[in-house]
Amino acid sequence: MSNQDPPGHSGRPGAEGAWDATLSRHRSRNRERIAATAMELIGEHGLAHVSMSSLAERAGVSRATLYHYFPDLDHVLLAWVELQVDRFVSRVELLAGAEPDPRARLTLIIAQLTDYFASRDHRLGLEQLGTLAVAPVTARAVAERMSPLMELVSDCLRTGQKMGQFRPELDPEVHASLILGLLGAMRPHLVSGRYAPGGAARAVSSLVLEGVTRR
Amino acid sequence: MSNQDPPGHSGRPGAEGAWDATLSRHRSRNRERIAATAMELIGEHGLAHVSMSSLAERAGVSRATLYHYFPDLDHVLLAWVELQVDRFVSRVELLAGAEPDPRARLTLIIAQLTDYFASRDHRLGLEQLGTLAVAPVTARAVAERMSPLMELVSDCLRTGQKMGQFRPELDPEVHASLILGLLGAMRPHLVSGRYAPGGAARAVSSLVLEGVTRR
DNA sequence: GCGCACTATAGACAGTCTGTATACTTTCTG
DNA sequence: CAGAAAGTATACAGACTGTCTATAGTGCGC
Repeated sequence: MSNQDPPGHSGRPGAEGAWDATLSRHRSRNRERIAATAMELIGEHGLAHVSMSSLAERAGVSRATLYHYFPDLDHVLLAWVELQVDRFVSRVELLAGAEPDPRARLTLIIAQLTDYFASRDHRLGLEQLGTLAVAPVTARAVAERMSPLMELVSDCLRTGQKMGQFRPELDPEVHASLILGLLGAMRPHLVSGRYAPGGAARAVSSLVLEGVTRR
Repeated sequence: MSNQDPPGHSGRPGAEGAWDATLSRHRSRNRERIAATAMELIGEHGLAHVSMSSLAERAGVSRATLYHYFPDLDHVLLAWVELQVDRFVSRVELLAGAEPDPRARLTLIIAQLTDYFASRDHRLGLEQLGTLAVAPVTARAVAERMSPLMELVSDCLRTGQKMGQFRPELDPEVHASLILGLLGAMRPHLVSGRYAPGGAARAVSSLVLEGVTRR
């Protein structure tokens, strides 16, 4: 899937055409920087109060340039989600790729996600974007970009089921989103410092593992 | 706590002064109708694409009148959350008030929340408002309005701990928000029809109860 | 029955934001 | 160096915001 949108702005978030030209390193770095700036702003003022204009100003780029990079604000979010998910998934795959035991794998994924949430205190959690803030088209597109992360978890659950460790009756997809929801709910407590990342990871892991384990 | 804002618009979401005049039945019904309309619109287009103007139009009210009721869109959401939480909490208290057993109480609350989410398919889940969509002040105010719901759950957990049924080491407040987060994550699956409310409630209950029960 | 306070509305205002377009300058690349 | 791509300035119509003033409708006590 294309990581970028053509400057011509192919259209709605869900279905951008592949842009076969290779983007310069500079351009893609700029895209990333702008997206990160957008998330900073959103964290400060809330999505509803962030404009393309203020983003252009904060990112130190002209408004015209901004529209060169993204057709609208929704696409900025989309790019950000895609970036974060890609990065996160490849990191976890690096760490947990060799781990055959589903329980250990799941624990590791949860620990990594907790770390992720805890380290980006003032930034935003991935999970908070698939919501009612943006247009439904965008929400669907966000969900789609999230799917590699979902699959990371649901695959793990499926393997556990096949190996007889996890309950056969649970739906791996549904449970995967429950686990991510759980982590999202934990985020405020991580950010506030009420829970240390380690403690949070343990709490979520134990909740999840006990709910998932075959008795 | 005041359910309304004075027409003079006292200021920021967090701290509106008490407005001691009694509001006419008509006025408070109108407020409610407008808030519900706002949520409809947000569900259709996403918060970022809903304006006071479009809300006025859809609600069949002039823009000036809208500004008479609410100082801005954030306050509309706030009013809606307060209404829903009040309604939900009093309903659960009616149903579960007499139930002394924490496990049964928790199960009932979860079932009620699942029903709530399932019945309002195209509307919005309560949980999706405490996010990055609105200004941080508003987000805090929303969290505050959510607290009766939170307390419903955390009280239940505390009682269970005192009675020795639930693990003493878990933090009731944190766990309460985890449970609500879990329910929020279940909502899309309820809406999509993938899970029947009963099944969802059972899935969440079992996940929660097993994670919570003292071994 | 009358006036008064409250409520609703209309219309206007300056200011901001959007998305688009055109045309100019800078920077990269072959 | 020439041509392409990226970035910029500027302008535009249309929409939205929040505020204001003035006007019309409503319910209530006296």
